[in-house]
Amino acid sequence: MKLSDGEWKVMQVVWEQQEVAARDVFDALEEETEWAYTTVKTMLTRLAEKGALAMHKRGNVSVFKPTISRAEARRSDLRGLVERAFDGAFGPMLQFLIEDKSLSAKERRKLQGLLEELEKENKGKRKGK
Amino acid sequence: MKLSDGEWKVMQVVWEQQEVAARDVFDALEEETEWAYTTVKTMLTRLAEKGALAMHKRGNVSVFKPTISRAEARRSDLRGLVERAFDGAFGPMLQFLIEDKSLSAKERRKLQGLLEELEKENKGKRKGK
DNA sequence: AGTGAACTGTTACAAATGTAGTAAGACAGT
DNA sequence: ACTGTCTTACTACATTTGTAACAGTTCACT
Repeated sequence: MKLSDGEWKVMQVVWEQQEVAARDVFDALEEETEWAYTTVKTMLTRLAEKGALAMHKRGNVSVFKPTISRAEARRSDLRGLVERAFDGAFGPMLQFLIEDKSLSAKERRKLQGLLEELEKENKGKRKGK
Repeated sequence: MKLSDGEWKVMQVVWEQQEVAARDVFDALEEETEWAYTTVKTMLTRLAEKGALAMHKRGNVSVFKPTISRAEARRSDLRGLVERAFDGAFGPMLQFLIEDKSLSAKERRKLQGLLEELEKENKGKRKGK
């Protein structure tokens, strides 16, 4: 599933609230964007057509729920990036991230911490098995 | 600079060869895509209009050179992803990368190695200073 | 029951993207 | 000089995305 920039904004709201009407999204994005109410409506309809949202009626109001998770969407966006920009492999991307110093020292430390944790977990699992 | 999927393909070739005519790109992408020669031509022209390529004539042949580096393009694509999908911060993205197990064990080890190296480098620098 | 606000479905239109055809000019081999 | 091949500039058309207006319908309140 490929989401455009605008669609991402809408989806972020939907994932927060899990169940939204156009009005909810409009309200949530009022600060961030200048969209007209009908623009939000259009986005929602398109996302439903695309299959990213499920729509049903509550009275005469359309209610939308996500059919894909944020994690899935993130995964596929990430995969897209890796494919178009990094020869399809995560390795080069990670390398780039690090070498390019896109990361602050803090982020690096955090990353390292996470990796270590994961490492431990895995050892645990292997033993238990 | 925002590049579309197709534009990325073209740019990858240009970065490889540093200096290309439409024919070169067409040849290089023949395996990967089904594009007509004129499609390649169009992409190149558009990329030049966009400012991602510089064009000049050698005889009656148009020759193109990159005006942005692959690293720059990667950075901005990465930044785009982080902004739309991860609240604008690298941290959450890294967290996701790891927790979500988008990475294989091998990739994780590699990442860890890279981080350690970087760590060492930095210590060295600090001492030297 | 009447009315204004909110909501819906439909339609619109421009820019970006994917994909390519065509006509005309340049050039290399005969 | 002629002809086939290559290249270019220009044009074309569908789809996706950004952005929204409009007209009809419904609902809540008086």
